[in-house]
Amino acid sequence: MDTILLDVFRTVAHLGSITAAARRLRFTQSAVSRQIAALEADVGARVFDRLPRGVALTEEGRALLPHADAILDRLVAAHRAVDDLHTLNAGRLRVGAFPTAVAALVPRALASFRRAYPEVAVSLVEGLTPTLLERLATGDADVAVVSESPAGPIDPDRYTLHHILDERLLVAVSRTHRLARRRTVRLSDLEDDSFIAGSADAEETLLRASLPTGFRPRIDIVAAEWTGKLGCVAAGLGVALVPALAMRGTPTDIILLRLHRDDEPTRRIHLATLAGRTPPPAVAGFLPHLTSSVDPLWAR
Amino acid sequence: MDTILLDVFRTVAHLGSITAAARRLRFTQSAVSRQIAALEADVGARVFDRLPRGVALTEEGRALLPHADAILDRLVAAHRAVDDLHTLNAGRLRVGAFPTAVAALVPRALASFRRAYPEVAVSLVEGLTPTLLERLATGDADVAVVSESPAGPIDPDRYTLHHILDERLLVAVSRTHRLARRRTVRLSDLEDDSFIAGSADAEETLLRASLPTGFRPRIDIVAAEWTGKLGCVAAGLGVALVPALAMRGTPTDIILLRLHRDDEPTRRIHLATLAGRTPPPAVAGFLPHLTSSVDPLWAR
DNA sequence: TGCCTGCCATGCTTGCCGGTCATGGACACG
DNA sequence: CGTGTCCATGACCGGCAAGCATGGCAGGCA
Repeated sequence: MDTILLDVFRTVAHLGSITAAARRLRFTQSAVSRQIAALEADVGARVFDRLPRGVALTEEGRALLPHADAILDRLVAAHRAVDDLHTLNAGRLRVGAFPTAVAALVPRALASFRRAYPEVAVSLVEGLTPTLLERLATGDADVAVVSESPAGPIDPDRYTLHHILDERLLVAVSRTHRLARRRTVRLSDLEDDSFIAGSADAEETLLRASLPTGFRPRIDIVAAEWTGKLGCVAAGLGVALVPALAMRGTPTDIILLRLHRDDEPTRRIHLATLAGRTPPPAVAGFLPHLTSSVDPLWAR
Repeated sequence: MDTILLDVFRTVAHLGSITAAARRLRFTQSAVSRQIAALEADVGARVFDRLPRGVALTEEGRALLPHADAILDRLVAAHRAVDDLHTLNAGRLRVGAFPTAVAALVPRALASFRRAYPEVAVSLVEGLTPTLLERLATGDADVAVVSESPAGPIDPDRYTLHHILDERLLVAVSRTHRLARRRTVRLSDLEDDSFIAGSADAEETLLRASLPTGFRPRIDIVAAEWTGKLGCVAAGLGVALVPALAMRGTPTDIILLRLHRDDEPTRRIHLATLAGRTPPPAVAGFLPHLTSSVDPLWAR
């Protein structure tokens, strides 16, 4: 049945007149008369008594009316639910992000997004890129902030990628380091330096992607946490490689050097969604907040 | 919007395939494809992602689905509400009846009706015929059991009447009364008898309708209640006029005499409903119970 | 009482909507 | 690399649902 019938029915019941309802609804009287007849055929009962002046609900009509109201109300609620999703007055945004992106980039973007669309429920899980992509595929996340290096490409047929930035790799040195005045350095300049590593092969991971020349850093100190790592650097115990995204603002007790263009490993940061699926509307709203949260220090 | 669209939407969402839904719904695939397209145009958003194998709900589709379910459920509930009214599995029956009808006729009919249709809520108010007709007109009652005498005709243009019975007027006499063996008497036989009256002019009311010859009973005793009235008769203090409907079964201590045809006032008992209005379905179900509750003693 | 008016139903016509049929394109599968 | 499956779409058509006009009915009023 067409819901227009219910609307006509409701209007006629309210006005007590087919002619008046027709005027109100911009129909001809005959159209409304037939629509009521169609409704009556549908429910199998007369819903109005035809009086010399207008019409009056029968018992069946009285029974039907609240249902008609409920259905029509629910119909506009359905429309509004979809519209709210579009205007970001409702809905949710489940973000996945790799660890260093959670340090500053994504939290800032989420905070900015939430200020703009407070009705959207945001959530965030941290994970490594393959895990995040898996979450996308299973529908457990709406978007993922992922990193892509030549060693770990992302299948573009399965995921659509919005490029956010190309992340720099920075070298942290103490303020008294011999290269502290340089703006950029080459890895070869650091051959003799001692590296503070996050773990045995963490630095290897940071570098392996990009360097054709197998640069192997000399590692004397291993510090798992960033704070410890940078503490060692500040004390002059050595230098450290730092993914740019890990840096929130500019630290005062160390110097961050940019690597020469040719030495920089390329980590491309993307916002990924499932290919072939239209992402939730919140995703489109999130993207600009993510790009505008990018600190120039981080990007190539 | 046509609710068929919602049903198609729900089926496609459930089966995850337009083709499968088309088979299930006995449509062609192209029809369902267009219906989904029409729905999407209506809500202003894609509700399905088209995958290489089948379709999958978008976020908008997920938001829409519970509304579609609710609307369709409510639609069948609406149908059932009307059907229940017709099958007397629901609804109500508000009966009005004049006092003596409430003595036996209407209660029996209501009890019988309620056994047949226990889901219908019955109610009963007692009142005089004009009041009852007024209740009908204001919609405060569905049917009225009314009495009509030549002195108080009922406008057939305003009320439709179903004839139930023509009520007899009985004469109650003591078992030792000189006429106790007669089957029928004439009013003239009672000219010398003392009448036990319900009130000063109550007997007048009982008779005035029918008698061209102004028979005026001799009234010595006034007893307001039936029990007292008949008690007086049983004690041989006089005779009394009794509307037949007031008698439940045959009393043992008095004799009820029928009046001669020509002397009997005509009180026609009808079931009345508002003319021009289709009565609630329960009314039609009530009528046979009313007629079958008529005791042969009551009727001419 | 008879005319007029307001209300609803209905025969007739027409345009459009919503089906089917047939085809095409995309993609997974063997 | 063909083949089958799935969805979209162009062409077509039948029926439905509008509008228009008319008719019947009843109430109000002169």
